[in-house]
Amino acid sequence: MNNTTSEIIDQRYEPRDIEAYWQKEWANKGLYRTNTDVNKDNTFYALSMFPYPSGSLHMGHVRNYVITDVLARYKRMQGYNVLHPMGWDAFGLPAENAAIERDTIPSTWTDKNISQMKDQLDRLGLSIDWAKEVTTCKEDYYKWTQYIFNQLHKNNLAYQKKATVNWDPIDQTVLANEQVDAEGKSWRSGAKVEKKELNQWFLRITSFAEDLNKDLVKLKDWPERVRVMQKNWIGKSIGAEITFDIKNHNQKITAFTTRIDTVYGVSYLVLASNHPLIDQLINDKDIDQLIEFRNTQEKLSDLERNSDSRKKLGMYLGVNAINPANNKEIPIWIGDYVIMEYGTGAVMGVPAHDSRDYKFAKSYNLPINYVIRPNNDEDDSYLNAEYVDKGIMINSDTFNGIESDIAKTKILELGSNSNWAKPKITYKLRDWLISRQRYWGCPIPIINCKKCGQVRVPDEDLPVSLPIDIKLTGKGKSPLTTKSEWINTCCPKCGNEAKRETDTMDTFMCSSWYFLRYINPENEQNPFIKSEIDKWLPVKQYVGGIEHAILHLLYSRFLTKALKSCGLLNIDEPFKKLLTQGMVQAITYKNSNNNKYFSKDQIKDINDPKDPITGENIDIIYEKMSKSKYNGVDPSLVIDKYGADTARMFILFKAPPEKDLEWDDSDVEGQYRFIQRLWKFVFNTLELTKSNSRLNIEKEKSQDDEALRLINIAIKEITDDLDNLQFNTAISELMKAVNGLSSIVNNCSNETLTNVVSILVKITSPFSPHIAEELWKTIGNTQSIHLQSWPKFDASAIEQDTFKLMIQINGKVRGSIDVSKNLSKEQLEDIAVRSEAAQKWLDGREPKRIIAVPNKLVNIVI
RNA sequence: GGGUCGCUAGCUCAGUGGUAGAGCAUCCGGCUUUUAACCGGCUGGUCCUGAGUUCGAAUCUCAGGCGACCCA
Repeated sequence: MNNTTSEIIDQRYEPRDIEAYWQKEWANKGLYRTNTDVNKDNTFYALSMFPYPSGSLHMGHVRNYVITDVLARYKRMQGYNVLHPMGWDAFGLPAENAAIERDTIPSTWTDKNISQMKDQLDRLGLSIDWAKEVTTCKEDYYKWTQYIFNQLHKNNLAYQKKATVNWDPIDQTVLANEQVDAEGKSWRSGAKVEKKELNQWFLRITSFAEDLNKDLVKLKDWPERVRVMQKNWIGKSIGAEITFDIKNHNQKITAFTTRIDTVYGVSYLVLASNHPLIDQLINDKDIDQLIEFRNTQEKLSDLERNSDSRKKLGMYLGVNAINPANNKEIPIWIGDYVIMEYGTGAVMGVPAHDSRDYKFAKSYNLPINYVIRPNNDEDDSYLNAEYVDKGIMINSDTFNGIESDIAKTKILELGSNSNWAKPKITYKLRDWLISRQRYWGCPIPIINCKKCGQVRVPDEDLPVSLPIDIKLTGKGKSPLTTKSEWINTCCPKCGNEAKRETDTMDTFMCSSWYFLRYINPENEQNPFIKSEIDKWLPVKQYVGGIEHAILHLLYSRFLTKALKSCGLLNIDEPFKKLLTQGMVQAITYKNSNNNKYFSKDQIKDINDPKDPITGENIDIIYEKMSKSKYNGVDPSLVIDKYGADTARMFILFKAPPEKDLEWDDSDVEGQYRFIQRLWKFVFNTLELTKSNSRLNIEKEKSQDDEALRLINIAIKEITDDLDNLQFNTAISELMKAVNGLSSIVNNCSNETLTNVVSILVKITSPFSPHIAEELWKTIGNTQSIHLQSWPKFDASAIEQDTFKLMIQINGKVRGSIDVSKNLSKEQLEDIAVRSEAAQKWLDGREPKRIIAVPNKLVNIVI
């Protein structure tokens, strides 16, 4: 190959120079400014979940933003008006904690972090329109968060109530249910959550439980598992409420059940320990026992109480109820597996057909009455355990013998007519607790007046600003409660002395609407304009981590629906298409005996890793990057070493976007080599087109066809891959194209070379925008490559005149022949049978059957 | 216990009825102005297992195994 001329060697690939140069050029020219003159049909909103400004970008961010950037660039080239914004989820505890540590104020720390991270983002070559930037902790943003709160409050969707709430003892604040994990720990601090009875602000997400559940089916372009998780969280159950009379009392107890078909099998009732009726029903002599029972309850999380592994605890209340279905007397118990917040706080105990009831009944020797048996009546083994499936009714009066599914409807009918049952739907979803007892959040715009009660701060008086000069200690009460000159104010209604609400909002409230603000962040009159929202939303592609499957994504869906019901929006759902990208992992060295992690430097022999202290064997595993595991890879260092284009391509290539990605330095180097190959390939072909001593025309013709075929395959495959978010295979196709073209360029015509290289650079540009821009200029263009059109593929170029006809004997490949295309089945069969391979296997026999697939193969059955 | 996803070369992944592929790694050779070299070539497969459908199965069906996540 003619690659040793000094001219080419001088053209070294220097990513640092190229990338810095073009980033500046793009910014100066405003290349990625959003077009505002748009209509609904030609917009593409490419959105990444905005980051918390922690101060440094990590690989997870890089992966997230590069994915949306590739899409944004691709869609721009396809002629869409693209909105690709970025902003900052800037309220939250880390800033408050950092301020305490460094004796500064949260806003200073936050601003510094934002500018650092912005620099890091720019070094990735992202096509972000910074004119759209939003920052949730700035007054021009949180003013509108408060405005939205007011709108919700006006429409009875925000309210205060006393409730038992999750208290995080480390962060010193309450948490929403969604923010407590399956082990009863805080999503943020990891602390074991405690129970507290507090007066708190809630948003009425439960009013939208049905819509949130129903509309999940509209989200066809969301990952199924996210939809399943939301469905489970909403937890719709269709059942009935049954009313039980209490013997010797006037009160009644209502219990919710999804299994009214088992009502003849009720052997007791269980109430939640804080059920309001208990105090009226309890005998004086049992009060001490009740108090003790309640005390132990308060220490447990809901999940612990519900856990299957724990022994269920309860106490008999000394009072009995009447089963309205069969008038039998049944005892009333208090049980730790029933919670007041779900259903009615009362459960009808049917141990024969419910596993938790079964355990409870076994613990306290309560009767177990079977009222359903399996369809195959020969086997009595179901009597040894709870039988939770459907079956045939028994011991159920007039319903005996019919199927339990049918009995459900009939018993509900009977109960409804006799006034002891009515149809009822419940949801596991509870209202969203948004109060936080911390400083660095959006103040709740409410003023408490002795005379007028809770009064909204009028919209025109917003924002209620956070006081700047506040002493943060991290101890004791919420910081705002210590600021009396801020708290004391006048009632907007009556003008008398009144006090401000000192709770701030959950930061998830700020992040539940930021994607609406991006459309017109400069708007001083409104949070957003309905008609403008309609042009851009729902978001065409949203990309973020799976950890928000419930939290952020559910809150955003709720707020969208709530704002629609307040008349502020027309859309039902905020995000049309969702991609949950996988984690970025890296190798860790872990001693499984003591769970200690080691850095690579601490390991003497990587091939036989030992604990440097104890000498024990060490496991080598891939885990999510984190400081504590000594396996973090700093994006800035990777960019310094290889350039952003290599980092981008590697992270896209290494795994499909939704799967976890294992970082591997040697693979990054492989990616860097590919980029260099691309670089050299373009310079090499440029050199070829300049030299006039080319080969004969005939050879050029066939090689030209092949070059066009290769580049058109690449267009087709990469276009399909981008449409399906398969970035890894798209890059694989690029590699194939470069490899394939490299071996034939010497014999192609100048015209074809110029054409093919131009296309190749274009289809590379979304992935590695800097090198593409530089090469684009090198081959003689003046306008940016990022303003060019995405190439269309030419189907006729892909077709070949001949193909390799596969010869199969009994379905196994035994040979192949090059033949011309579009031969008839008969012709193919004839060629195949006469082929050397077939003759050898036939060995004189007649084929039993021949299957010919045009343009593919012939299978001869012997 | 239920649900979702996955299992293909040493590694990470394509391929979803018709020739088992890519990149990286390994190995061999060349070259050299060794930033982090570079160039060429070779090797490498029980497509998790079993059964079924089919002329033909990595691909479709059924059963099972292993793993990840979610729910109970």
